[in-house]
Amino acid sequence: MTSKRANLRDVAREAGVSYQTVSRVINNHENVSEKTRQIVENAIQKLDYRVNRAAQIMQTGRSNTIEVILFNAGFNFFLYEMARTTQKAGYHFSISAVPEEEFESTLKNAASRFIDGLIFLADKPLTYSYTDLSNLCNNIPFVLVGAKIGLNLPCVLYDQQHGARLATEHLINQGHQAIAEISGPLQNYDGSVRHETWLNVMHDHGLDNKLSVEGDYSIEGGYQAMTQLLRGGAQFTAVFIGNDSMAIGAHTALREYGLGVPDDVSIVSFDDTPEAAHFVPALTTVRQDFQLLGRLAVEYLLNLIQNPKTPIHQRVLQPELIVRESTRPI
Amino acid sequence: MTSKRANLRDVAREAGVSYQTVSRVINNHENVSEKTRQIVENAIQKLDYRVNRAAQIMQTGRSNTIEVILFNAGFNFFLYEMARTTQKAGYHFSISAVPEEEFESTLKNAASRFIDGLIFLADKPLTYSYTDLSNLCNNIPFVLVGAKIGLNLPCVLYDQQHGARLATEHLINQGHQAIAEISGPLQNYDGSVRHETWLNVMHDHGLDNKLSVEGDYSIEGGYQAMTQLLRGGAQFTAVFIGNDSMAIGAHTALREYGLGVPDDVSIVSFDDTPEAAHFVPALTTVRQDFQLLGRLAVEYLLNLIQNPKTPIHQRVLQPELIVRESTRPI
DNA sequence: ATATATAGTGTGACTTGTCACATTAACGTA
DNA sequence: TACGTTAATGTGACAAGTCACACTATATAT
Repeated sequence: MTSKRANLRDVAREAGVSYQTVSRVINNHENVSEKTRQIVENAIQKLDYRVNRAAQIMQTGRSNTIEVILFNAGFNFFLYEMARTTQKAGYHFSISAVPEEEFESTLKNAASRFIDGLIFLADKPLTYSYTDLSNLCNNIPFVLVGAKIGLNLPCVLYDQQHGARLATEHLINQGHQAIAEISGPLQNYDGSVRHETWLNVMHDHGLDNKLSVEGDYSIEGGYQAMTQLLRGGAQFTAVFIGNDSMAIGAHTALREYGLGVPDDVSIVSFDDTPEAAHFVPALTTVRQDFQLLGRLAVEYLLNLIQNPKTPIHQRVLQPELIVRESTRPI
Repeated sequence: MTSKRANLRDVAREAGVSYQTVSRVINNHENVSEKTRQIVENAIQKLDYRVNRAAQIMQTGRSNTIEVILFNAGFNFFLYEMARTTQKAGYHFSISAVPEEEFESTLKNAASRFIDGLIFLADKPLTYSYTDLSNLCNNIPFVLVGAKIGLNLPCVLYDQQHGARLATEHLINQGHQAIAEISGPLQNYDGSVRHETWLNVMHDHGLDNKLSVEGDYSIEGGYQAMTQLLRGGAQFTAVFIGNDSMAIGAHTALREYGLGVPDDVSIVSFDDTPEAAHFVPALTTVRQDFQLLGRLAVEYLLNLIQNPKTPIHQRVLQPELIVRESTRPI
């Protein structure tokens, strides 16, 4: 039914030139006369020719594809921006949603899938060194999103320490002393840094209550964590919360205990998701622009691919504290 | 530095068999003696051999890849589940985030990229017939997510009419008569169906106020739309809102006008996002399980790929109304 | 003993581009 | 006129698999 697709040779025959010339036209090579180029392009049109990507990849060893490796659903908000940025640059975008145990084999196979670059949206701190990771993925360039500062790995991230300091000091400046914490998963890059920073800042101000519960960044997790704090009879006037989702869940728990925000308890969190400003009360939160982060990750990766001399570095963005209604002076 | 990758022939040489036998082992063919299979597998291990996907694709004409075509960022919550489902089935997952004007060319090129199946997360109603679409993408199977019921296209979707009816009748049953609407984009599948249904149900109950503003499914859009309604001096006791995000934005606008939900105005919306239950007031909303929808889309597509005789059908899911605190009897 | 089936294995052709190099044409200059 | 130079084009080899088919053994049936 569908007549066979035309290939390079068919186009060449149609145009009365050699297949190499057609190849040159396709790849916008110089050294093709304008006249010939026209003829070839007409033939391409006529035969509705399209390059066979598999053959192209096989020959060049490049597929112009970058791949994002995901471990869970938490990073969805990155993807659209990343995909779009990638495609604007003429690359293809693919996703590998892998459970942790398949991480290494996914990397090892990347080369045979002709992936030109990798982005890791890993929430857990990777324990690999740069050379280990490079070896694992056969020297395909990669960029981490949201890694720990100071690792010798190419990555883009927000300075979590700065953000956590802003948030904690904001509470302290408002006179709060009994400041509890609902942390993100302490396994996570972000979660642990925020937690450590909270501890340190508190300590620096002579506050060492260390009242902390570990959450999982979900709404439900925030609800559970806050419930646990309240059940334990903990006394606090403010809570430092790992992200907006948990703040929303925690708020529900507080309400159930008859406590108002910010009247009885101030809360500060992270992310500034679109809901944060419209929540009641509007959340005081540390803003991070994930769209931007995704775009920067892709751009950095493309640089690494196209110019291997690009230095390995960390692109660190500074988050800002958005003060709204969920915090107030004691 | 990096010694050349081993290929089929290298493995064959190492194992002392023909390359065809190695190919059989790779593809889990029957008719390979257990002994030979062992020998070959050892050789594969030893040489760290991995199939060259480009060569494989070129030869078979299949890449075991499905591609999701996105038009905007609104569908992010689908992606993880889709990617995971795809990969569990042994397929690769790629994303094309294309502006509308590139839609057709993306489809046309799908075949030369050896895409085995396509999923359209199109929000706008596609005006193509089944044969048109099939032709556009060279008979690659495809599945739409969220199309209009009644179209002769393969798709998975929630019955928006049912959902909109539930929501509208819920308000009416509670005694509301002056029910305004903040619709989704009327260009959209979902937006228009919900809007039409709202009109119809209202009409069926002898209520024909037709007080409606079109929104864009964003929080900000909901805020704007509600502000517009209130500025216009419209009188209503309830609002039928196109999705939860707009409901959240609309709520802010109501507050600014000193109106409480549900005391002064009841609102009902769609989606039941994770925030909905924790919002204050908790949102009455029409629940749709997008994870499930994504999974079903992939499964259906894989069926179409693997068994071309799979009949074209529409998989229609029924949403349910979750009654919470944002609505109450008048 | 011969024919037939079948499990296991091997061979040649083919897929469709691109690379490196070879060739030709066109032009200016010694 | 002969030569070098450059632009434009062509040729052969190659990338790494899979398909269809051919070939061996061995086992079973006649």
